[in-house]
Amino acid sequence: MGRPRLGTRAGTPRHRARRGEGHELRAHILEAAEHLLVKGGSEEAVSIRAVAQRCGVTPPAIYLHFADKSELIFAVCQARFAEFDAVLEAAARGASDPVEELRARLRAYVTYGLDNPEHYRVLFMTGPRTKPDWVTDSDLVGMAEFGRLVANVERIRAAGLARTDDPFGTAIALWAAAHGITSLLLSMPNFPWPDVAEVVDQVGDLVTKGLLARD
Amino acid sequence: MGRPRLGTRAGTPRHRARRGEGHELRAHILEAAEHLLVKGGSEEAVSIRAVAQRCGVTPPAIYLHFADKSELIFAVCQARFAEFDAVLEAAARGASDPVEELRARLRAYVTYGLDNPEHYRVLFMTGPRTKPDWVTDSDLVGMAEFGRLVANVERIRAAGLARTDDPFGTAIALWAAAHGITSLLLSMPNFPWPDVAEVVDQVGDLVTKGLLARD
DNA sequence: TGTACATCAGTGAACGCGCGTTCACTGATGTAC
DNA sequence: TGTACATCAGTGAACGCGCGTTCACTGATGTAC
Repeated sequence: MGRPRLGTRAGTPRHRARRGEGHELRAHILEAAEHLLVKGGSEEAVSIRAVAQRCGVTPPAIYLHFADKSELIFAVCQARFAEFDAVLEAAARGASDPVEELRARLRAYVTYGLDNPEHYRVLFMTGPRTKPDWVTDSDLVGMAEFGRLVANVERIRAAGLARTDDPFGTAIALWAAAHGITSLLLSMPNFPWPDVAEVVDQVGDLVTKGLLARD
Repeated sequence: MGRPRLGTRAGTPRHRARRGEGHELRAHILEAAEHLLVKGGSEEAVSIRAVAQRCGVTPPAIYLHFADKSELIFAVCQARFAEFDAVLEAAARGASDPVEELRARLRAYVTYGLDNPEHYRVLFMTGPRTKPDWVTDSDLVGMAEFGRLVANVERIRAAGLARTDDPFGTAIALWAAAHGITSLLLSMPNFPWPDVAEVVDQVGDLVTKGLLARD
């Protein structure tokens, strides 16, 4: 009953891993960090000590699998990026034409952000995070998904629906809109928002019209 | 030489305030908190102890002027909101027609954010911050400025330039675009951005075209 | 089949740190009589 | 004009906390001979 004494590991008894099975703990650590991130809602809520406790292990054991805290946090994010990418692709696949695809992408983007606010925050709303040297933002930023967005814009142009001479720049503007509404909804919960779906559609309308407009 | 010992107040000698002059320290505290926020780049960098040290005062003295830390942070933000509002209004006043006014507002918005990244972060990118009970997001969010944006949209409609039956919703979408590009530029410094001014213009083009489009 | 040994996956205790906040106090300043 | 006193603007020391990280170690597991 009550939380265990400080420095104690959690109740869940953990059997020491066999020789080649150290990676089981690694997976367990990631899972624990993930949980704390979601529950705590911020990178700061994930502490080495808390992660260790959830794993039923002492803090130094973490360092057998991650060089330091930032490497751990980053590993969690990387897993999430893959998921984010997959979710958006799944949504896009259901669309019948490239414009509809773009709107599906937008809706899925916002939905994902609102459903996973803490992850979205870590992925897109924290600063130039202290992160392992061996990684650049290009890996981090979900470039894969961004590339698909650019391709989507190009398809719309190819279909003769939009006059844009710069799909890359246009994709940035579309991303800005999607990110903008997502992050505002997350950061400003007390703003007198109308219905969320309606707000998202309105953003979608504005940028879609802008994209399709023949000047 | 070197930083003073822990718990010591800074070198700057401070004369105890006279009877009615306690508010001088209050102002000094705000100034110090402001400085730390800018230098540290995040709310967490502003600690009671650091503020006290910068003021040449002991930590408990802070509590003579602010009930707790969140009240201090909030007071800093409030001052900034006023400034933000003023800057955007100044930019808007120079415009010749309502569409140009909208674009001026957008440009000024992004510029302010990029020039004051830490403030922008605190104002618009942090979560439902622990803040004093006596304040709602409506005060915090720069509602004054948002109201002017709605009015701007209404002027555009009144001029017969845009068909929108919901200026409030449209203003939200415009805000999302402005916020989106601003915060992405701040959060993702390593993304291969093209020229910043160009990016901002592209966002401006997209939403303006969307707003003015006759379907 | 038995045994010495290297290795792996951890432990336990401690390091030094900064944090927000509280508490009992002090000493200068102004005020009432 | 003098003096007792309330008040104001602080001080100094401590509270208990959680943090990331390091260090010397242990004990089970597998392997070579």
